Parts: sequence; structure tokens; C-alpha cells
Amino acid sequence: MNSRSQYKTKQREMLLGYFEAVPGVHVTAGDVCEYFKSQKAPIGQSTIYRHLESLVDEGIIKKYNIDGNSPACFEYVKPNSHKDTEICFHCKCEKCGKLIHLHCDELKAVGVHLNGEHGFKLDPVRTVFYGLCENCR
Amino acid sequence: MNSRSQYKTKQREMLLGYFEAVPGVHVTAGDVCEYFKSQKAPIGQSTIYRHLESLVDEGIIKKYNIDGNSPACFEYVKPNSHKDTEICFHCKCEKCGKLIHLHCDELKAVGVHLNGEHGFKLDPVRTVFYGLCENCR
DNA sequence: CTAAGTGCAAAATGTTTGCATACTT
DNA sequence: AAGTATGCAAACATTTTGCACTTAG
Repeated sequence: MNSRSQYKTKQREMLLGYFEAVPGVHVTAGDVCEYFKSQKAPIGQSTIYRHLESLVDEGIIKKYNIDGNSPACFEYVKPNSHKDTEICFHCKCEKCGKLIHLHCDELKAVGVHLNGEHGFKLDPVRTVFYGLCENCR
Repeated sequence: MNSRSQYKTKQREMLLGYFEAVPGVHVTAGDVCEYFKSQKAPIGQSTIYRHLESLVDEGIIKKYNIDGNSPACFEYVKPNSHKDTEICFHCKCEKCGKLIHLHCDELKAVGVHLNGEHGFKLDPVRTVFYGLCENCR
């Protein structure tokens, strides 16, 4: 379940380029497949799924499960100007889809609590808080 | 999308009885199937899915879409409980896939904090904490 | 040369649907 | 009798996996 690419391949570069070109847009695995097919440079769907997983692990894109029956969505995460060492939490608005980045010590405490009290080691890169943003609620 | 049972059938009564017997417990459609199979009173899976949808529409059970890849969870909603404030949080192990249900006051504080400090209204039903469970880390 | 990546087709999952039969009212 | 409900099997949609082949380092 934890994977990272090690080689720089044509397919990986194409996928990276694709995501970087559309920051803030969320696409499904199927969308990505379609796109490259339409560009006459198709990428095998298994390759796409495998890279999506890697890119999520690497924190380059984020994965959203909007609802259980629709396909998962992926979105490029701009490498932010803040210090990379800072743990960053993400909140996703269920209504407008906005992605909010938070650098917050109190939230870090959640990880500590889950670890200490529940024996669960939180992965902040993967975890997304769903809810409603300021404007939408 | 909106359906309600009109007839009082054996299968419906069995399903109702099943859910009423385990308040606060999360079960999947598969769990329900299994259960009745093990009771030597199997119910067709389409019947189960159809009734689950009805029961959700009727507000008798609640549906959780924890994450796009795992099956949906259903939980009985006690009729007269004004105090269904029993918020449940979910942790998902990235390695073994185990889903952990937590009823924890400290985690509730996260919602309060996000609301107060960041103007974000957390939806605990949708939010999943990803990480590693006790056994896997 | 070797480990990693690719892509096809097939499998696995979870859920929905078509339809003939059985049951409720 | 008329309209629902049931349950099987098949259809679906998304994602994962097995495996032979290719490629990056």
C-alpha cells in the first residue's frame, strides 16, 4: 500500500505534466485515461492507477472520495511556499470543493492523541477533513 | 432514488429486527447477507440492497460512505433518541485496510477547534483518518 | 544486467438491474 | 386480481492483479 516511483519514465512525466497543468481541478482516473487516449498517447489504465497511488503517497496529488459510488477524484497539490518540514493538514469543502491547507499545532495534537490513546499512527498527508468552508455553510 | 416499502414482508421484518438488535454497530450489506445465510434464513442480496435503500430513505438506518473502496456501512438509528450526538470517527489503516470506529471526546474537540479557529464545519461522517493501525506499524 | 515500470486481459469488489415467480393486500 | 416484493443471474463500474515484455539506471 505504500509505493513511490523510482524511475523517471515517459508515463510518469506525462502524468506529472498533466496534473501540474490543471492545478485546483479534480479529475478521476477515468478522466486521465481519456485524456491521454485523446492525445493519441494512451497510458495503460493499470499504469495510471499505479502512478496515482504513488503520487498520492508522495504528496504530489490528493485523493478524494466524494461519495462511495462515484470514482475517486485526484487533484494536484501545489508545492507550497511554506517550509516543507511543516506538517500540513487539508480540509476539503464538500460543497464548493475548495481545498484548504492548514498549518496548525492543535491539529498536530490529534496525531499525538491518536497515537497515544488509540495506537493509531496518523498519516497527515493522506488524511483529509471533510466539511463545509466558511462561505458555504 | 426514493423508495419506501409498502408491504410488510418476512424479509423486511427480519432486516428490521436485525438492525434493532445491534444499535450503534456498523454493518455492511455483505455482513447482513452473511448473517442471514448463517442463520439458515438467507435473503437475496438484491432484496437486502433494496431494503437498505428503503430503510435509509425512511430514516430508520443511516448510511456511511467511509471511503470509495470499502463497502458502505449501515447503522440503526434509534427512533426516540434526541441525543444521537454519539459522533463516530473512523480510522483506516493504509496497510491492512482495517477500519476502526472511535467514539472519542477528544476527537470531537477537533471539530470544535476547526469550527472556532478556522471557520470550517467538520463532517465527521465523511472524514477518515488515514494511517497505520496498532498491528501494522 | 537487474530492478522497476508497462500494459493487456482477467479478476476482484460492491452494487444495480432484468425478469419470471411468489407474496400482500 | 393487481400491484409489490423476491431472488437468481447477469450487468455494471471502478479498481486491482498476474504475467510477459520493455526500459531506466
